[in-house]
Amino acid sequence: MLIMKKVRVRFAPSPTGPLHIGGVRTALYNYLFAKQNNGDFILRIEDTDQTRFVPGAEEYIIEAFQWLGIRFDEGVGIGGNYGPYKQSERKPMYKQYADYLVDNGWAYYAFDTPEALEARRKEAEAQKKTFQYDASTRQGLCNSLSLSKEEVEEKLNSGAPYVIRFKYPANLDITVHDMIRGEVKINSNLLDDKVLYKSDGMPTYHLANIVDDHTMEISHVIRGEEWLPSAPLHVMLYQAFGWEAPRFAHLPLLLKPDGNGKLSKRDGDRLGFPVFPLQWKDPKSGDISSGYRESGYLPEAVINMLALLGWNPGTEQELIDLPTLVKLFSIDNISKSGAKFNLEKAKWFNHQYIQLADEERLFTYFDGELRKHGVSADKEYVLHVQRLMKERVHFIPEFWEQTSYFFVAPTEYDPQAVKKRWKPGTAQHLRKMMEIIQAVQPFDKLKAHDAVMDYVQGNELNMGAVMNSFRIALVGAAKGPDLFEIIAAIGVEETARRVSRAIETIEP
RNA sequence: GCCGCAUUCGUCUAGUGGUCCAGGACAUCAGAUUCUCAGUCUGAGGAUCGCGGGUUCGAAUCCCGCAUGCGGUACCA
Repeated sequence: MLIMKKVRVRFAPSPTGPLHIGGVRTALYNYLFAKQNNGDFILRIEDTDQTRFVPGAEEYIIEAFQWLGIRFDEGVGIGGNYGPYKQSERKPMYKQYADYLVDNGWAYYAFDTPEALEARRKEAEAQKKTFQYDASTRQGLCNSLSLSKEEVEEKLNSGAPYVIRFKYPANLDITVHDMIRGEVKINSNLLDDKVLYKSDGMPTYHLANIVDDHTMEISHVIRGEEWLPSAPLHVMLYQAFGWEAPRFAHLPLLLKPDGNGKLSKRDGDRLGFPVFPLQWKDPKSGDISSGYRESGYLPEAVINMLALLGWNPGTEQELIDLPTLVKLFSIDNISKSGAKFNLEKAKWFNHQYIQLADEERLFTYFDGELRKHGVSADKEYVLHVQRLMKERVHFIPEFWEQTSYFFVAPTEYDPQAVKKRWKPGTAQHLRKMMEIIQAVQPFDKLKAHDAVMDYVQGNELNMGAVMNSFRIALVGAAKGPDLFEIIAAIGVEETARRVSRAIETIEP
């Protein structure tokens, strides 16, 4: 009988800044895989590089997933039986594992100074070669393999700084089994003896990662493709420890929309779309990078869009909510090549989800936008405008941008529209139309419409010209829903005021 | 440079040897709705499947080579 290990996956970001959407997608895939298999989804913070720590980054990560509705079962901020979940807090436990590797011939102490190594690299570069710390060069460097036992003892006892490096066996073919890419093979002679343990007493990513994944009983490692080149090291490490390795899946990268290359921090503001889930203010420079939340995206739209960037359900369905994604997700359907982020498609997704959202939720967003602009209005009225206008809204801020004239009179009139639609005689027609509309008692949008039509036809006027100039008076531009809907909403009195004001402003 | 991964409409993708002179979505264009804009609906154009060799009766699908792109090559993750 096959006994399946419980599925446990982790998302393990480094708190070096805001979480980028590529990272969000990686987390999402981990989450979907975990939930589909009734597994655990863990948040681990990989902060072994103390020099790159950025204050606020950890809090940012937690808040981002809260906004997205992706919940962790265990980890930083939640707790669990495998803690602590922050590598800096696990510092004391790594040394013994590094020592184990040294004691068993899988690793060695190296005393080379950064300057000495830099010199070797430069030297090799001058000869158009690449310096590699490996089986062919170890003996010529300063380490416990080249030095005598006594010399090593003495250095260690005198407190000389040292690192611990992995000792690759020479000429060994290492195979990584990847769930997305199949078998990836590489020969150990091409690999560098990676530092596992730094001179500051912290493990590097490689050691900490393997130790933590093992002790946290991680069953599957789903991470970005940038880790594929170091996967052979990880495979070797599991072997060295005699541990069963988790299954690996290396995800394709998210590419920038123009040209090629990995999507980076700067692309967002350069190309006009967010690269981060939440807005981020750099604590040092004070620079602000935009976020999906602040730009008016709905979290479920972001999730849907991200899920489909590199994966598909195998059917033609595109609108898929989180619970359904959990059901449909499969690693087999993850693509192998990088995907370019597409702003237009993201916009389309957001529009779809705004149409799908229920009235109360949209009201919360709408009301929030109104407040931002110093407007407070009766809820029933706001809901009325919402029903009238929501299908035109792609992003939350448009709840104000597209509807402001329902709440405040226009103060400016789009010059292009005026030029095209405001002719000599327009003012006269508008006054006449206003009289006709006011004569409809009580006001009724259909009756008003018919009355205006009669006037227009009776005087052989151009419907388009008359209606559009009227629209300019009410809206300030050539846009918006049915004119009589607008009149019904803002009221006949306000309509009259706006008509007078337009005439005064445009024809002083 | 070296190593690894990838390569189907502008973009995201379907496709696992014949039903594919390649299907869907976004975008584009046209028509319809209309006082305007948006939305919606209908339709159209758009990929000789990176290139070159094989294997096979038959290849987008399998194999080899090349090209291009990306990733890695740190006491960063």
